[in-house]
Amino acid sequence: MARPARKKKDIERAALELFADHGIDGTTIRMIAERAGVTEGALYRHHKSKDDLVRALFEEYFESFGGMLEGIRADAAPVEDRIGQMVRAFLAAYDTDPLGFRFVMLVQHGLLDGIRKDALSPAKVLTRFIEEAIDRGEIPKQDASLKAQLLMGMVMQVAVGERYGRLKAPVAGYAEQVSAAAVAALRAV
Amino acid sequence: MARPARKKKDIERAALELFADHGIDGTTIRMIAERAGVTEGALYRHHKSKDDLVRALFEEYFESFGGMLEGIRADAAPVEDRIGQMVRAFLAAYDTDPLGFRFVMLVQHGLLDGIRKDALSPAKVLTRFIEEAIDRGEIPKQDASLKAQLLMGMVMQVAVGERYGRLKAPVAGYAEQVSAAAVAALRAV
Amino acid sequence: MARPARKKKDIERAALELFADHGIDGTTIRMIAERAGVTEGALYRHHKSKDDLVRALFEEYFESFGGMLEGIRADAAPVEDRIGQMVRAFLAAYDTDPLGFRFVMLVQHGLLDGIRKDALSPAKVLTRFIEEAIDRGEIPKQDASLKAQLLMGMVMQVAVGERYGRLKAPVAGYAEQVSAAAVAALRAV
Amino acid sequence: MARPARKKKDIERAALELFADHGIDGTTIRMIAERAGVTEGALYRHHKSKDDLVRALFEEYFESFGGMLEGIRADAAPVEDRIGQMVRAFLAAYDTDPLGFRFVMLVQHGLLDGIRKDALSPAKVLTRFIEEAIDRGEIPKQDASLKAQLLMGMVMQVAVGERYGRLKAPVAGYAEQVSAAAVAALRAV
DNA sequence: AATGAATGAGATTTCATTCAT
DNA sequence: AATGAATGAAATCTCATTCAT
Repeated sequence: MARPARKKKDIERAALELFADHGIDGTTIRMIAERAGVTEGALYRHHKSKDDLVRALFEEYFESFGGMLEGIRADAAPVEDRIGQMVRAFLAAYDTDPLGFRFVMLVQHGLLDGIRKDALSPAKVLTRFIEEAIDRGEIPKQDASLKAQLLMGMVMQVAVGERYGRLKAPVAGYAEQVSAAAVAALRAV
Repeated sequence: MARPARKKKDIERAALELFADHGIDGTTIRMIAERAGVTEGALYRHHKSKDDLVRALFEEYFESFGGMLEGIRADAAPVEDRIGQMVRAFLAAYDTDPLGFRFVMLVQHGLLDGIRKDALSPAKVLTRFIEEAIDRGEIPKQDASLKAQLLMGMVMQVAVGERYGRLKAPVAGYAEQVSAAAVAALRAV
Repeated sequence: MARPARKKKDIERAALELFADHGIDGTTIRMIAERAGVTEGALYRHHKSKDDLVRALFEEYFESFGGMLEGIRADAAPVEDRIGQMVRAFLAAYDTDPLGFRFVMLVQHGLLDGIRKDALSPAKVLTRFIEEAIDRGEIPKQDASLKAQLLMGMVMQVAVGERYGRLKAPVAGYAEQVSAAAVAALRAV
Repeated sequence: MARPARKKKDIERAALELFADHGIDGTTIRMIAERAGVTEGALYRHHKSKDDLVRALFEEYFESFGGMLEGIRADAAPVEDRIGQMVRAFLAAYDTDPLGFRFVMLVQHGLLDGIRKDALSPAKVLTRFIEEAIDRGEIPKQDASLKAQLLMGMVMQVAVGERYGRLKAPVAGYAEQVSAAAVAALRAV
């Protein structure tokens, strides 16, 4: 092996942070390179283009969120518990890596087109989770898609609220209240 | 003064649609001019710069949403009713002008800096609304900010769900269910 | 109309000259802009890309050569005369605009792929011309394609010879000798 | 010294092919390395720079063509025979290694600057050959340079014609006709 | 008011070459 | 000898803005 690719991770991390903060179009290759401590050309050894870099990052994080939820969905515990688990997992993910989280969440608006159809998307996992709970009679038999969106919306907005200074980090502190609200909301529909 | 700047509206409408679809950085002056049926130079007759155009649009739409909510907040009806009104108003606004709605909602991530501090933001109105309901003992005395975010999150995500084909327009059709879920959620926390 | 596109011709002329001298890959946008007395961006108002500029120039010149030959081919004069006319026309074209001529001739190696199938190529016109002369019994009935190539080769190489200092401009001075050689060659095959 | 730089040949062959197809500026080090099955760095073990590689290839092929012709020129046979020999030699060379042939022929446009002045160039050999034939009274006493160019042009264009699908390989099949045409042409001037 | 050519600054990308491994 | 990551310079292209018409 030649010089090991020590900077690849640095580049991707720098890109992630900048994308989360300034958006994709608002982030230049130069900004990424500077923050990663490399020259602009270095980026192109690892990714064919800026677009390619974005896609790679997105898929990596997107699927990791989906996978996290899928693990909980497949569990045997009662719905209430699993809703609580999901909420906690989401919020903990945000506390651990707010930039990664925000990158995926903010950036998805306008990127889902290029994503593989079979990707394990959070929305897909959540919808399936709700459907199964309905089948088992654990929550009222009503529009599963809507419920999935409501659940998603509540958790996501906590992250957004933190970002704009309306809620306080660590957001894991809101987990119990959000879980309770979510369970109540899903039962009420 | 026979032709009272009809082009100005065309330009702003074109800009709004493109911003909602491609983001601000992803929209070029040329794109706007093309869609509006004018040339690039014409745009500068009506707005000093691209930034200026963005700000104008944002304030107009942002305040109009805030104002709408404020009207409902100031009303005398019981909370449940007013929550229902707000939900209906939000969803109807989305059905009426999805692009305008999305422009404000999506674009706010990263634009609030330039906005006047006293702007009537939806989040601010919602928080005040919740605080008052708590004061009157209509909902449990608990973190008003969190509740405002939860309410916001539920409604917003319905719009996002429609946009990505997971829910069906017109979203006003979901108003009753969302209202019920919201009331339950706010009571549960 | 706004500012008239005074520089378009300058840009194309500059490009043509530079391409002929340095090849396409050897010519940069900056070189073209500099010689044309504009900034680099100006080029992109008139042509979508460097490739596009090349193609436009090529088609324009390529077809004009083809058209010139076609006019002679369609004439009623005896072959010898028309061969002479073609040779003179070719060589005069070189003397008039050596760069345009060389651009087409040198550059065609590797560009014909992108050219419209119905383009009036010199080779096509020449082949048809030879075929008709064979049909009329003016030259021996033998491979018309080969003859077209031989004719082409003799004339072209005169231009190449001038370019590398082995023949003297104006090359029109060689017209009679080349014509005589060409007639003899075509009769001999 | 078991492995005597087999890679060097691979690299040069790959370079030759790519240069012939895409031109020198159109060929990147990476392309060469890839086709040769080595990495970019390896190339610099064998050649100091891209320019160096080009020069090496060009001189090797250029001189070998020149040498081939020189052998025929120095022969004692009558002109007609030797013209026939040259034509056959040229065409056979093309059939044997079209890429090498094209590399030299196409690439020479714009590369002759760096070539040693005493190089045995095909054009030089041909001109001397014609001059001697004139001296001996074998062909009319007229511009030897022009005749050399005409001869060259006829043969070269056969190669070009094959390359663009207007003539059929192996081009050696055209040798007799081309020779006859060449002799006739040279006598006619 | 409007046009759209042209500018100028900066963005993305390419690529010959170097160098740590 | 060989690798391929990284550099640095330069190439292509983009785009908000200005300005002659």
